[in-house]
Amino acid sequence: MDLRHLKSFLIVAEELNIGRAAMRLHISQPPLTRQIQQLEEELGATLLIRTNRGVELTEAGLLLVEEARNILALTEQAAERTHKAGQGKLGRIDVGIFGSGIFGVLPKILLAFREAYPEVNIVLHNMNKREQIDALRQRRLTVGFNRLLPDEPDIAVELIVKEKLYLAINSKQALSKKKEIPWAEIGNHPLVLFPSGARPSFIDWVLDLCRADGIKPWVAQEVGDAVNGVALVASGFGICIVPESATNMKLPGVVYRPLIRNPPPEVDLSCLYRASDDSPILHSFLAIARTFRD
Amino acid sequence: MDLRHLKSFLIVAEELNIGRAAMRLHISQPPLTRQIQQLEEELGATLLIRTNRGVELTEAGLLLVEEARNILALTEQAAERTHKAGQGKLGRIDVGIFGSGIFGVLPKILLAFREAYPEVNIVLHNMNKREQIDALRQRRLTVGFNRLLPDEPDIAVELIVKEKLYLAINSKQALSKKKEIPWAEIGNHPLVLFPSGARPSFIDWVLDLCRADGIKPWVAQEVGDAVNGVALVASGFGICIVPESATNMKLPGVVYRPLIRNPPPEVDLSCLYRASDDSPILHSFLAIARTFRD
DNA sequence: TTCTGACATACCGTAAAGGTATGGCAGGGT
DNA sequence: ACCCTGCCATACCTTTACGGTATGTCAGAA
Repeated sequence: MDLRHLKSFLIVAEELNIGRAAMRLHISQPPLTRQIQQLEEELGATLLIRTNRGVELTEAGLLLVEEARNILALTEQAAERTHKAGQGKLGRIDVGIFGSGIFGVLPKILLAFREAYPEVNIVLHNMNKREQIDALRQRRLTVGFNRLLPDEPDIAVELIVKEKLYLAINSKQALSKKKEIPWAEIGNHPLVLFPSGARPSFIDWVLDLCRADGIKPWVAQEVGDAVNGVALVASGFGICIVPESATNMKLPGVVYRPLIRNPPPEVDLSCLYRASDDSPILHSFLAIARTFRD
Repeated sequence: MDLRHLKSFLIVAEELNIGRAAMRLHISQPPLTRQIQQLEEELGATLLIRTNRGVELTEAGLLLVEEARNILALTEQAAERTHKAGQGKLGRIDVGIFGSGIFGVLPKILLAFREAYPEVNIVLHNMNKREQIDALRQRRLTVGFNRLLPDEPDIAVELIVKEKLYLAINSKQALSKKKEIPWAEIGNHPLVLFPSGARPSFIDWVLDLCRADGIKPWVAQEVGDAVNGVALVASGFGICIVPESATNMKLPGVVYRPLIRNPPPEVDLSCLYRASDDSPILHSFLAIARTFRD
C-alpha cells in the first residue's frame, strides 16, 4: 500500500468526483482512476461505487477513509518529530552533575537550555568524576560537568568558567573578621577537604598549591562534597576551601572570604562529552553552555 | 514519505548493515543506500551514522524506528480491516424488526449471522412496516423484516417463510377444548386484532379473508402487536389470530390451536432491502437468511 | 602496506507513473 | 425519442524513477 494512494483516495472521498479530485492533486483524471483501481485490487475490496454523477463510498471505503486519516496524520507527525529530533529540538539529554556544581552557573545553563529546547527532556544524574567518564563511555550520559578533568583521548573537555577560591569560615572564629584571607593562613587552622572519592581531584590540587608555597595544611576531615564541607564548617570543625559557586549556599554561622594568592587561585568548571559524539542535542546544549563562558 | 522507504529503513535499523538489509529486501545495496538518503533528505535529519563496520542509528533514527513500526502496523491493520469490510465480514448492519417477528425464525437468522460474521455489529430497530420502508430509503436500515409487504420498485422483498395461522384462546373458554378450530368459528367470539398502525396490514388481510368467507368478525379490540394481543387473550378479552411464530410466546391461561380453512390460511414473513444495495454485508446477511427458507 | 568489508557514486536499462485522446454510459433537457 | 453533457474507463504514448552492475573511497585488521 502506498501513502500517495491513500492521500489520493482521501481527496476522492472528499470530492466524490474523480475529475475534481485529480485537479486538486494536480494530476489528470486517468492516473487517479488507476490509483484507486490499484488500491481496490490491492485491498481486495470495492471502495467506490461509480455512478453517472460521480462516485460514492462503500462501507469498506468509508472505513478506509477513517484509517487513512489516522495513518496520514501519524505519518506527518512522525516526519515532524524526526525532523525536530534531527535538529536537537526533541529528545532527551542525560547530564552528569556533581555536588557543589549545582550552585553556580550550571543551573543557569540548564534553565537556558530548557527554555531554548522545551521539548528536550533533561535528566540529571549526580555522579563523581570517574562515574561521569565511565557513564559517558557507556552512553548513559550525554554530557557531564566537573572540575580538574584528566586529558583522555575519547573524552572532550571544554572550560566553562574559572572560579576564584573562597574560604568558608565559622563566624565565631576571629578569622571571620578579615575581609580577605591570605593563602598562607590555611596552614594555621584545621582544614575540611573534599571530595573524598575519585582521586586525583580538588583535594590534590589544593594540597599541591600548599606544597608549592611551603605550607603544611592541617587536614581535620575529608568529606564527599562542598555541601558536607560547609556543613562541618557551620558546626565548627574548621575552615574549608570552596569555589566561588559554593558561596551561594548560605548556612547560618558560615561566612565566605576571598582567598588571596599570587597567582590568584582559580579552579575550572568544565563540561565533558564523547569527542566522537556529533548528536544535534549535545551540540545544541554545548552552544547554550558556551554562551555562559567568561 | 513513502511506506516502502520506512519498511526499508526498519530493516536497516534491525541489521545495522545496509548490504545485509538489501539482501533481506531482495534488492541490491546501492538502491537501498539511495532510499535511506532520500528519506534523510526528505525529513531533514540524519538517521544513520555510517561507520566502517556498518551503520548505527542517531537519536532521530531511533525515534523514527518507533514511529515507523507504529505506522506500518497501523497500515497493515487498515488493509486487513478494509479487506474484511469489503467481504462483508466487518462493519455494521441495521436490521428492522417488528413486534411478533422476534419469536420465530428471525432470532435464528440473527444468531446464525452473528456466528458466521462475528465482527459485524448487528443493531436491531423495532419499527412498523411504514417506518421500515422509510428508514431503508434513508439508509437508516440495511434490511428489514415484515409481513404483507407492498410492491415498491426501489424496495426488494424476499419471502423467508410462510407461517400457518393459530388461534390464541383463553384456556377457560370451551373453545380451547378443540384440537383444531375451523375458520368460520372466528365470527362467534370477540376478536383481538393487530397491528393497529400502518394500514393495510395483517388486520386487513384477516378481514379480507373473513369477507371472502362471508363471516362477520366481532372486533373487540385493536392492539399494537401480537404480544399485546395474546396478553389480552390471557385476561379474557377474546380470541386472537396469530402467526405460528407467536405460539412460542407461552403465557399462563393461553393456548394456541391451528386454524383450519381451505385454502389453508398462511401469512408470509419476508425481508426487505434497497433493490439497488449491493453492499457485501447485506448480501452476506441475505445469504444466511435464505438458508432458513422452507 | 595490503587486504577486506562497508557505504557512496556513476551510469544504464526497465518498469511504473503520468499525460493526451478517446470510448462508453446514464440522465436531463429539447 | 433524441441529443447533449458530465463522468469514469481504456488505450497508447511519454517521462520519471527505481533497481542493477561496475566502480570508487575509506578505515581498520593482518
